[in-house]
Amino acid sequence: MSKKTTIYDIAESLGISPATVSRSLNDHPSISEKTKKKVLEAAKETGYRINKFASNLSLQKSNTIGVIVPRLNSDFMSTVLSGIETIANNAGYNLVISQSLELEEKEKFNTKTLFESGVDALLVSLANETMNYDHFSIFTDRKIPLLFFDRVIDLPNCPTIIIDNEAAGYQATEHLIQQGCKHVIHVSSGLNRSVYKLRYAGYRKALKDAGQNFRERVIQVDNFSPPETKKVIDYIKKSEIPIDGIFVSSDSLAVYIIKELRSNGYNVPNDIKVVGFNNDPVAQVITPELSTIEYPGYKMGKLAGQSILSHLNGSINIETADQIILKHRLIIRESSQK
Amino acid sequence: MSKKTTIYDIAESLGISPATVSRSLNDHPSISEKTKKKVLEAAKETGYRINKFASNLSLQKSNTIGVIVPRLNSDFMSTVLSGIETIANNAGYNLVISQSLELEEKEKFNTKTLFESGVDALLVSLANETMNYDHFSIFTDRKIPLLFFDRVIDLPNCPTIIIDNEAAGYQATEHLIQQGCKHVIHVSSGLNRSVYKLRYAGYRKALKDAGQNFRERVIQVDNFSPPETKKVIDYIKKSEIPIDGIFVSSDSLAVYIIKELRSNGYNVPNDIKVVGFNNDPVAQVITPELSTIEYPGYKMGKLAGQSILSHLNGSINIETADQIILKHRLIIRESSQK
DNA sequence: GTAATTTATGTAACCGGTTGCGTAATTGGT
DNA sequence: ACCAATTACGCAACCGGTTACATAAATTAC
Repeated sequence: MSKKTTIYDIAESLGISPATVSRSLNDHPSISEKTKKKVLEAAKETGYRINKFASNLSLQKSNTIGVIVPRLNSDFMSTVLSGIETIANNAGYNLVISQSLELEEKEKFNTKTLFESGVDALLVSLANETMNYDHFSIFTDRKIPLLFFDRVIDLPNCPTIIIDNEAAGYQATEHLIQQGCKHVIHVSSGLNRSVYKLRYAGYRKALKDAGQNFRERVIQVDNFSPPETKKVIDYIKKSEIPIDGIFVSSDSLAVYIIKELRSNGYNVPNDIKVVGFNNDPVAQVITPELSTIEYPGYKMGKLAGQSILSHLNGSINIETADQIILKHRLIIRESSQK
Repeated sequence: MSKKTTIYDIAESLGISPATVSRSLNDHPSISEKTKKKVLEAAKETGYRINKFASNLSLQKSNTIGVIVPRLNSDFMSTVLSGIETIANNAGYNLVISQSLELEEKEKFNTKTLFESGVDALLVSLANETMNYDHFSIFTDRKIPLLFFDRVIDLPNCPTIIIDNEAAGYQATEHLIQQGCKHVIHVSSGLNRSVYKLRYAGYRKALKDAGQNFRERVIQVDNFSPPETKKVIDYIKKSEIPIDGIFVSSDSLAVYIIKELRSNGYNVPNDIKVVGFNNDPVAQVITPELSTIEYPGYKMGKLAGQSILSHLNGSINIETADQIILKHRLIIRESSQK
């Protein structure tokens, strides 16, 4: 395999034209079986490999799908990505994945980079920081399929895949109230993204329906990493009214909170009950096991992949913007049971 | 932005040649500042965007790095990927990520796909199943940089990034013995990959050095998912000699084992001490906290990215195969303390 | 046996940048 | 004012497939 062979090399060695070689390799109907066979053999012998650069240029498509996520290393997101990859891979598409790290600037940069690199479609879960969505217009203007999942925004002709976050927030809170909690607080990251805003809305609605709306209290953390736990614990310790329930918008933070509560002498669930979000694997291995909202990440990824593929195949009219809402489920475990 | 503008459009509108436009856009030294300015302005006004397909074809490079990992959705791997992405993104490279799902066939397929799509370099962490490595020759034959990390194989001119798995296995086992364990078993996935083989070797060596080599026993699990826990628990229950120490090659499995042990009435660490591997976040939130080997995944990812970039930039001679060994560290927590 | 079809292949333009080489234009030296 | 050295830019080939259209060859029709 010293130097690469091209369709021109094959054409010359077989005494036919490059066009015929190209058509043979693509199984074009107007080429005789005999010729196709000859070409295929020659291709195999010479170790011919298609030059995608040339093919992409000619066809103006790359068989590549771009993905922008806030971060790769979260249980939920890597599970979603795994689902997307599975679908894309089976369909022969490559996946270009990049992280925004929750920064609007980086999301903009990645959007532009992926556009220029010629992805056939883009899947996005928005950064927390992002307030302006103009950077996506290079995709929407040119009718390049653009889909949002989890952290979504409603743009014309862009499908979204979500769960009913408000209902989930409502159920989590309602459950805590039903378990006897009188002062449930909510721990969330910034409320810029609709996922968090809606969970918060659900939380408030549940309190209101229970006649506790004056007790609404949300603790905003910068992110779901361990150091943020302190803010929550401090609030609880200083609170004049005794906090007896916490609805956390993330399992990973919820488990740190539980751990910290316990080492501060609180009994979970007897003193304080906790419900998380996502149903990360960790929820089942900590003590006490964490009640949470099941969020079907793998399924979301597969659906995102399938949805975008059907747009690319034209089997769905690109103008038909659709919204897919996946089922969530409250999972009651030890951390919230009286 | 109706139709896309090309360098030909700009050339025509400015009355200059496409070559000059191209050179201006690339800040070529032999173009006057005046002309460059004109071109840049025209480019901005018309919303010109480079066509990477054409550029790639001409330059025979894609500014893209391929990655093949066993699976995306593991704490460790997604952390490594996060590190790779950070480096690649900062250097203006795209990352095409695919999963082998531990299958040799899929790894072969992905290798071929990534080759054909023209990645400038390939980073691989091998599938458990892979026994034959010929599929990588399309890369090595053409001197396309190929690097292995974590699950590596020694191929000519391919850098590898690893930790000293044998030493880590030794230390984990030695620690258990020092804590008084008399019958330490090892839980590992298939021993095909060197990471696992070496940890096992370290385990055996530690036993041998302690004069316990006749007690060596490894439990092989198919993967590190919860259902595999049963095999381990069953073994321990049925064992005639009382097992009092477990060295597990994965934190995620170790925590399930601990959980299952506890619900079977064993006290960890008093009855059985456990050491895991990786230092996943979960290790710090379970009860008891899990002793483990710290495996610097993010750093490994960054180094993999940097190493491959320096190969691409030619700052390292491609012929100089190198091996980077990262520092690991035994972290002693509750699960292994007497 | 000749015209009308059908089938198989070739021609050449196109996708949109990149770059070696040649040349015109500008600057400099004396 | 004349020749040399720079500097700035254009020409044209090239990267390697793809495909509309034209054409030659093989079949079928009558």
